[in-house]
Amino acid sequence: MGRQDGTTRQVSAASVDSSSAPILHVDLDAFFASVELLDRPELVNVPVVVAGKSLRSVVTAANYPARKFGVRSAIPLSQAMRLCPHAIVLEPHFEKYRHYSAKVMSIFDDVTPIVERLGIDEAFLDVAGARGVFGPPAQIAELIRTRVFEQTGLRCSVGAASTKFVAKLASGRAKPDGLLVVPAAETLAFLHPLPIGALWGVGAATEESLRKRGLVTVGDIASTPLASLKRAVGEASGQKLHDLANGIDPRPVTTRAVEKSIGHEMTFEHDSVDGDHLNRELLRQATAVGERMRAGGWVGRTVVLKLRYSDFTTISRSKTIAEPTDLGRRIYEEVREIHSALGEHPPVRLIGVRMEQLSPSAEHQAGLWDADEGWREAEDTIDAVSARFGRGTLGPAALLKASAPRGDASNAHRIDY
DNA sequence: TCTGGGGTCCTAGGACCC
DNA sequence: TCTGGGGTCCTAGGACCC
Repeated sequence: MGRQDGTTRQVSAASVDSSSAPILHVDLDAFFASVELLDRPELVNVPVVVAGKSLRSVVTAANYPARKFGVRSAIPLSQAMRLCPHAIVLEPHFEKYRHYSAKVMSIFDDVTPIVERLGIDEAFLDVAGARGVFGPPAQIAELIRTRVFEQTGLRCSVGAASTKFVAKLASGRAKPDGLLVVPAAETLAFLHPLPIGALWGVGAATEESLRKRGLVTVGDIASTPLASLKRAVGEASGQKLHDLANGIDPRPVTTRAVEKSIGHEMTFEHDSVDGDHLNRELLRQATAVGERMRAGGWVGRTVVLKLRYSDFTTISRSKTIAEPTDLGRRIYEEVREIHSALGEHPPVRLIGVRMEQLSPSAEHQAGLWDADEGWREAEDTIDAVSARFGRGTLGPAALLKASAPRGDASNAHRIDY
């Protein structure tokens, strides 16, 4: 049907036997932009770009009219405006996106318990066990697409295949607003003509290195000996690429991946060499990280400082501490020490704090806290502080006030300061 | 008006242990 | 005494994804 561009993309649920394609990949179309347009229907046919206010921001999302001008996610806003000077720029509203995301994900949960979220606007569904109730996978896919639109006003695309990887490629091919079924027997015929960049894990760098070896299509990779592939891209990636190119992807749809790290980072409007300024930003981020860790019930052992200098070179310095912590104060002390050990350095464009080697905290095991509070508290801190004092301008006392936890006296030990 | 912010995974070298 | 080899942890950097 291809409601947005008039081409035929949708595969009729009746015309293809989808019984061998029980893994669905559902992807919301131009998600952030589409959510914004729910409130601005008059802009639906106008190029719209979602991006932050900063001069240094990049495109977070672009609707299809904007994409016709070559505007894509992740390109600098300045470049987007050169490509499409009359585009309307809207600021992102992440709270709203999370709200719609939750709504959509709950539609998935009604269909099958085996749902694997991928970021905010995508998910894999294993519907093998659902066919008794809802019919074959293609019919389930159409049911989902209908429900998502009726309950949210958003369009999504679905790929159905026998593996996660192929399902994801298929949803990409089905966009916008379509369904593509790739029965198991057609997997290789579907895969092999695709460019190598389509493979999961092949980005610009790997693509270039493989192209130099004369490899252009997925089929080329499939027929390359495993050993020479490994020599080209490394042991693990070589094996993975070879498998994917041959349609092999045994990864099951899993309901929940455990977090491995929690961090925040920020790019300054103007590069900074001011030590106090950098320290205040480190304190703000360390505090937010600590809040998220406590709310999620984690303690962490490795503190990472990330810096990007004005020439865009990026370094990281880490330290593993003996006693795992979830306290912003403690994280701040460590990251400050790491920073001062660096000595003099070029002006800083980006600064970030991350905690790694997470393990469940004792309090978490006692079952004290609500995991969903984490993001809200961290964002409250950043929003409140930024609103009152301006980004990166607060001192420790102001931060203490802004980040004091809500709640009762039993939470008193959570206060960092 | 060059390049966000949230992450994961892999590699490679050195320390250290057996 | 010119020199092994496996395993694990730590650190730094980079590719990649949404």
